[in-house]
Amino acid sequence: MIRTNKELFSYITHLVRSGAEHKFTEHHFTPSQKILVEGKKVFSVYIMKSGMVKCFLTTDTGSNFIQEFFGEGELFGEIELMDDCYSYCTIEAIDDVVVYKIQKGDFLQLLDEDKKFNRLFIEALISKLKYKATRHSYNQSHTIEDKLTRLKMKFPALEQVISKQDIADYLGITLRALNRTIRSMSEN
Amino acid sequence: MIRTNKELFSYITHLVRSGAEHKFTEHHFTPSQKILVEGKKVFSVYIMKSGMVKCFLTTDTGSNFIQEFFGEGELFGEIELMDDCYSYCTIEAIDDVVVYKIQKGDFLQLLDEDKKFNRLFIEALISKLKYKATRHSYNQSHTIEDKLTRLKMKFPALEQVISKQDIADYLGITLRALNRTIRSMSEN
DNA sequence: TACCATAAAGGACATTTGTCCTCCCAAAAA
DNA sequence: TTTTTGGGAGGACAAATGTCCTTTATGGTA
Repeated sequence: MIRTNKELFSYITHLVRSGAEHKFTEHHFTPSQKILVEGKKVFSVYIMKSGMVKCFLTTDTGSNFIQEFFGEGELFGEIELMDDCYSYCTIEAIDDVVVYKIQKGDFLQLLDEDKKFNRLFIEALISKLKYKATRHSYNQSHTIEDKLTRLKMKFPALEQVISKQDIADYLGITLRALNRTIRSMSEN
Repeated sequence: MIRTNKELFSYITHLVRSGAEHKFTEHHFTPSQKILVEGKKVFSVYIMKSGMVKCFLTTDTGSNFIQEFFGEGELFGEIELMDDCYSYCTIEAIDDVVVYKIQKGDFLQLLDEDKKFNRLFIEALISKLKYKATRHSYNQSHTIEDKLTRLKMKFPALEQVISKQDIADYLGITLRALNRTIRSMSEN
């Protein structure tokens, strides 16, 4: 559930360290600070250096739906790269977060000039696509109990790190339903 | 709900017609024929020339979940391009279908050598990502009635073209629930 | 013709999930 | 100290959805 991208992370780190690439700037955020806000203009692409953020979007019914949690190496702002430049989601720091930031123009140039970077970017997109596809189908064909069990397997420290409300928002259910399920699971 | 990609379609058509590009071959399929099968090896990328296919995956609970319907210019097989080469979904023709097919190796080469193609491909991926993100969040925060209304707005001929079972599989609900909702909507 | 799939439709009932409201507790603020 | 705030937990009821089963119609086929 916490998405990372080691290969991209190594390559960006390499680019930054080699000094050949001054286009990346580093930025720090503290818990619950917003890095991108739904509906606001986006002019850059971001890559996670450290920490964890949640990527969510507020639906017209007022509830939040968490798309993904991002960790080391994961990138965001890329969807807003091509067409309009309004963010379709909000990115909020969960703990202390450091990100690399690169202007859209520079990003596109890098994409054109650096074949390896281009390939890594495409792989990142494909990885996200695959993840989203399986997640959506799993979510809509399994019970809350199944989803919770799966989540705990993939990420045992779940409840220590992420609030109950966030877990519920990630699973697309209400907090009440989450509590009910946790209780009934512990009774067996 | 029926995904297309005009820009990619024009460009592929252009590549094929110009004769410079012989890597694309054309293939025909009839209704309910399978073009890709979940779990089987995939060695090519496909681009829709005409007709409509459904892209679905069978969950471990036995139900089908329809990811998307593809029309003109949409591509598939790209997720299997990078990592393993086992198809994670099944692609099945709904009506008469014609696709362009290109070997993985040729596709990757084209991606490297043709900047315009590269950019169109990236845009196609981003467009799919955006679509999946909003669809999933919408699906999990709205009633069946809302989802149906939205679907009919986007695609009025819905029920004439796609079977009830497919519509239900697309919405991630049972056929019974779909019928119930249709009836209750027509009563008002 | 008779038979057999398959899609569509819906009744009856069980289960799941959401809504609304209350309570508890601990940490921070007044 | 008292008050406020936010996370956690759960009772009671309503609404949404799934499960199971039956019926009807239709097109293909033995």
